[in-house]
Amino acid sequence: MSEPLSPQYEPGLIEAPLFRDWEENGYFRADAERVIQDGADPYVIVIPPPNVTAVLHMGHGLNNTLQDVLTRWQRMQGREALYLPGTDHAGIATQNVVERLIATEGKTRDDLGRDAFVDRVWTFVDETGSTILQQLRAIGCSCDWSRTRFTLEPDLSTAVREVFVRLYEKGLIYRGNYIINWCPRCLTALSDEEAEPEETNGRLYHLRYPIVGDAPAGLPRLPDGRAYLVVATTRPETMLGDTAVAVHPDDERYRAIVGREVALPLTDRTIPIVADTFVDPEFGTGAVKITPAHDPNDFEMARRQNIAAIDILTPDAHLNRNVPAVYQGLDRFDARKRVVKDFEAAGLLDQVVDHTHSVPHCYRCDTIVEPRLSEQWFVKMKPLAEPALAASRNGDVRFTPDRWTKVYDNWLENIRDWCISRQLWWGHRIPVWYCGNAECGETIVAREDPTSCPKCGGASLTQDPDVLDTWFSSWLWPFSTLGWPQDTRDLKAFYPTNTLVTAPEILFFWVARMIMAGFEFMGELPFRDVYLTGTVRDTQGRKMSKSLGNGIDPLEVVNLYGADALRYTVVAGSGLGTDVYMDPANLEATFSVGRNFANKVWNAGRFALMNIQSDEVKSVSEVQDTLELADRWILSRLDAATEEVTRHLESFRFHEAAAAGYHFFWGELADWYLELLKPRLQEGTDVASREAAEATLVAALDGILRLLHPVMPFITDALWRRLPRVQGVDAPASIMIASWPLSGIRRDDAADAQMSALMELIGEIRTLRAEYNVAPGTPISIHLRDVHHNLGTALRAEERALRRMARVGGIEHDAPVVAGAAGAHAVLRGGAELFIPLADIIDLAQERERLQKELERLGGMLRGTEAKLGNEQFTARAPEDVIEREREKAENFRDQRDRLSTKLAALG
RNA sequence: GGUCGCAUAGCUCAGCUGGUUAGAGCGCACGGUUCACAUCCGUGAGGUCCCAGGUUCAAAUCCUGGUGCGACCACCA
Repeated sequence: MSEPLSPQYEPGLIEAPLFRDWEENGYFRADAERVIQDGADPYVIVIPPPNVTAVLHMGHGLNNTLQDVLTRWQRMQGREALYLPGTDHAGIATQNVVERLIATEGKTRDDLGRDAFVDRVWTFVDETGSTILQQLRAIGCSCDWSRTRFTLEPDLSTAVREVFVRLYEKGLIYRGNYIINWCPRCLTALSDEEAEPEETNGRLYHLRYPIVGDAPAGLPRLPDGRAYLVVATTRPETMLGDTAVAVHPDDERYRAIVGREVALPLTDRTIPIVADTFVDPEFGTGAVKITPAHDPNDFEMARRQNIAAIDILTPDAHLNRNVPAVYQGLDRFDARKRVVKDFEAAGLLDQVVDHTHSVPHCYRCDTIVEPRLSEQWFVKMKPLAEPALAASRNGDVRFTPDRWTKVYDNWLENIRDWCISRQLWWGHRIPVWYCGNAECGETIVAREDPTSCPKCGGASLTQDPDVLDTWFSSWLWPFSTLGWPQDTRDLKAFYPTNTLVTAPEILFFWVARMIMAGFEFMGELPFRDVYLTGTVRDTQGRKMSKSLGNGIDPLEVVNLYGADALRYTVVAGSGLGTDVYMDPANLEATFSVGRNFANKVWNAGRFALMNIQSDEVKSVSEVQDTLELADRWILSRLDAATEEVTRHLESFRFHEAAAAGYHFFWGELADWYLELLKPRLQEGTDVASREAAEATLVAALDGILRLLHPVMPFITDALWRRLPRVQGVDAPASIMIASWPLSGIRRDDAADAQMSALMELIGEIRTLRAEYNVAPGTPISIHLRDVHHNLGTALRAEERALRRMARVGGIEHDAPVVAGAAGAHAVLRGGAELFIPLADIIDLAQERERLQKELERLGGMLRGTEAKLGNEQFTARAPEDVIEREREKAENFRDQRDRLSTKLAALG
């Protein structure tokens, strides 16, 4: 026997050694050759790579627990399971972190220069980059750590470069001047997805633009007699870049002045008044200032109308001749104040009203993003989107929950080109060079760094200074991590992967783009199933975040209650894609579900180990003939639990799978079977009964520990390893590599029915005792009448247990119940009556009424079913199994009716 | 404006194919500690399954409409 187990579960003592053992024995490693040569069935999950600088938060905790549950389950199903870990270099995020770091030394990135800065980031990443992966180990993730990847490592950079060149050669990457989202703090372009709209309270400034020359009557006039138009803007400073004013072509108010010009205040420019259907005559004054360089709609309109664009927001603004000297070099918000002040001074400020609107913010630093015209690199997305869209439409890729399918489709249907250049230093440098020879001006896009211009032979080449969007490496993750573009064994064995588990926030950023990349570069979907988790929120429903300070540190939870408690709690708390609520202020209450369950598992296991004397038990099949009712029942329930857990895992109903295991373990195994067993485990018990009990107990524990292992890997293995050996069975060293149980083998409906009857009897006795305030220790006697077969069998089989569990002294069968006798009385489900001679409170009439109602309802159901079966059309058309089910229903209803009638009759 | 989702116990949620008495955890009330576990055991209270119609022998479940809440996308001069 093993050393004594502590009465309270202490996860800290078992987790680290177990994890080390798993790792040292290579259980995490996946073998490509087993797939390729031996035909093993692969199961692959690639981790959504966390930012390399990240520390674990509950979102990761949820996400990676679910991935590990799937991986462990599939591994036990005998598949060659690969859970591939890694991190993302996270361009903006990481660069920001390091910039803040050097700021504490009073330096900027420009002080260091590009190379030194990038070196500095590498140092930082090397020092801290594996933190999050270490933390994933602490929550038990069974990743193949030997395959850990990083998006900026050489192999993955090769993949990125290959992809860039291929897309460029195919004409899907282009460089162009478009309005992009510019973060003035990060000083870089952002993709549309990286600019997050937020409701913001702002102001709408109404500005007067004087019309040049004579104006028709009816327009308002300035004191000097000039007519003017009023335009509204939330960003008055952009008026310096106005190149037109637009009105709706059908707007009567302005029809006469279309084609005329206005004098742009504060400048010496005049700009035309144009007509465009984009303008909403209902909004504001119906006249819109057009600033093509700083507004996407204006940009589009300017292209239609052939209007010039003036960029007033370049870092070189002070050189911009279009901006009057007083406004040059100002911050945009200072410029705004100045412009408004000057309008007011000139009598051109019409009014200012409060205005709530949503304004895009940088997803990394939350600064208000400025739309800005600039030259960037783009990927043409439409051709890439088509196969990705087809895949969801024909069901090749499946989203769970299903509602995300439409969200995904919708985005792909309206896809816009992807701005992939970033004005950062940390990332994959764009593999483009420009020939310095003014005569030549060649653009070179190459897999290998060029040394001279292939066109003119000139050696003066300059590489594009920008780097690529982080997601330009992550969209290749499912195959770049397996060695692409090399033709590797891993790629052959493990692509495509199977399941992707991630947060819905990155459906567009990442999931959709991975699917596109999979088709484009591998000719095949990267995965079939996408499971989108919910969001972890606090009790007020707020998303957990560092800035709100409402996060929960998973490692703290692991230290307090153990990884299994954490895992069980998040799994049980997350319905299909629903948000998970946790209270950061009360970890004890939040994680009590998992902690208490882990403790229960521990103690039930401990009980079993203490009570089984030998270190070897017989197999269940060997004691088949001496199994008692309770044994057959618990094995039947285990079989049912196995079926349930498996079925729920197959449909990503993690919470249901967890609940099924929990219910079996606590509600059936611990609450009933172990209690029923206690008399049989004592000294002096019949040897055959004891052997049957021990065999069954070990089998039941073995089964449920396997079912729980994917969710609670540590405690299940710790106990499983200590279980007595079963004669003639060779068990593997760890439950991790043990097989997943099969169901449909030990279902025993008779045992289920008999045990239910006994459980009901015990429940009724307890209820009556509680109702009549009989102290739990006081033995009682019971009278039973009309004991049906199931209960009779159960009583004969488990009478010792009944006496023990319900503190029953005498049992009188078929004792006459004297009318009006003092006592507690209950009618059991099967029609038997229970009488405890205690008091005289019983309402026969009420009970009769209830049963009568029940009988009527049942009659209705039975008539309906019989009518269906009697309907010729139904029986002619319905499939055989449907008809069979109807027949079973009818049968069942008739049985119930008969039983109810008997009950009613028994009440007199 | 477009698309989608949700509404069940005090709280957070299950409830899959319409069918026994609508469940769980937490919380609450009452009682219980020699003999695995007080991180425990037993019992109980607490539900117009958002509202109104419809289909059906039968609706929390399916359909229509309404109300309330939320998410995403677009727009927001």
